[in-house]
Amino acid sequence: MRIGELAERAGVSTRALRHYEALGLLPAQRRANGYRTYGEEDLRAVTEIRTLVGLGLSLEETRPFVECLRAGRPSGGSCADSIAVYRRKLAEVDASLARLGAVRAELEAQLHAALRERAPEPRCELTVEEA
Amino acid sequence: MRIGELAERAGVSTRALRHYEALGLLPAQRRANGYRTYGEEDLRAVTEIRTLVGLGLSLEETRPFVECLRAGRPSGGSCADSIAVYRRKLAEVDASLARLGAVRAELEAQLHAALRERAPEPRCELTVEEA
DNA sequence: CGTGGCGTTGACGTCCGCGTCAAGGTCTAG
DNA sequence: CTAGACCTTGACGCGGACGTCAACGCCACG
Repeated sequence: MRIGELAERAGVSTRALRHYEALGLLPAQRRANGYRTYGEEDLRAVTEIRTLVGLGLSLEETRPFVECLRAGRPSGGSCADSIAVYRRKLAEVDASLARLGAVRAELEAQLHAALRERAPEPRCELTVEEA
Repeated sequence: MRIGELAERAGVSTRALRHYEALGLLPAQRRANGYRTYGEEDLRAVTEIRTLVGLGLSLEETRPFVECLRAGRPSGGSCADSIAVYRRKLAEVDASLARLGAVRAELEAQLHAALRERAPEPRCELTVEEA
């Protein structure tokens, strides 16, 4: 299939596919006229990339997965390098969650402080908004 | 005080201060020789900016806060616009937390699936890593 | 034959918060 | 007088994942 069909079936732009090729993530066969040609395995590679990017991985981080697929493995996550990326990303997500939780608490505290400052002496407790 | 002193006291670069001025966040007085001059209130403004940016606000989003300060309010968060930004940001953070929680679960599920795939028939339960 | 729909490469634009020169002006101490 | 520590504006760079031209080639259909 040509690039337009792959793009449509994968739900990405042709520009994105060329970008992946430029990064070496998605090498393409060429016809005599210079057109790129793709197979079903390329569709699966692109699907894998989009799934992982959706989970917050960078394109570089998806490399072990697509290489794992090209090595003939049924799943892109079943190679050692991929698993290492999973672990690393999980740790990063945990760190982000912790930081974001602290930020949330601080934002809420600041918001409540600001609300108290604007209504120094509430006439009635029921008028104080809780968040 | 001149820009170098403000930068050092606020813990930011002079380049950052000029950037804030270019955005209209930190207008500066000028001496006859063209040098920028700042007062203590500018230090407070920069401190406010850095605090808010540390909570994940963009520079644009800090604008209501610094304007609130310049309006003479003791706290940058005590104006209606600032409070609106607080609320909006809090909602964004909640959304991020929810998304990140789902991503975390998915990452962990994928990791476990990959581990099972690599060790289809564990000889002993103790050899299965839990995370 | 020509038109329209595909494809190609190359290169600049976007967003953000500055970093990092470059090329100069200003002020102070020795 | 001069070194050097400060200041000025202007402009390009970065990272990431492409978007968006521009200018061209290829091919099937009528």
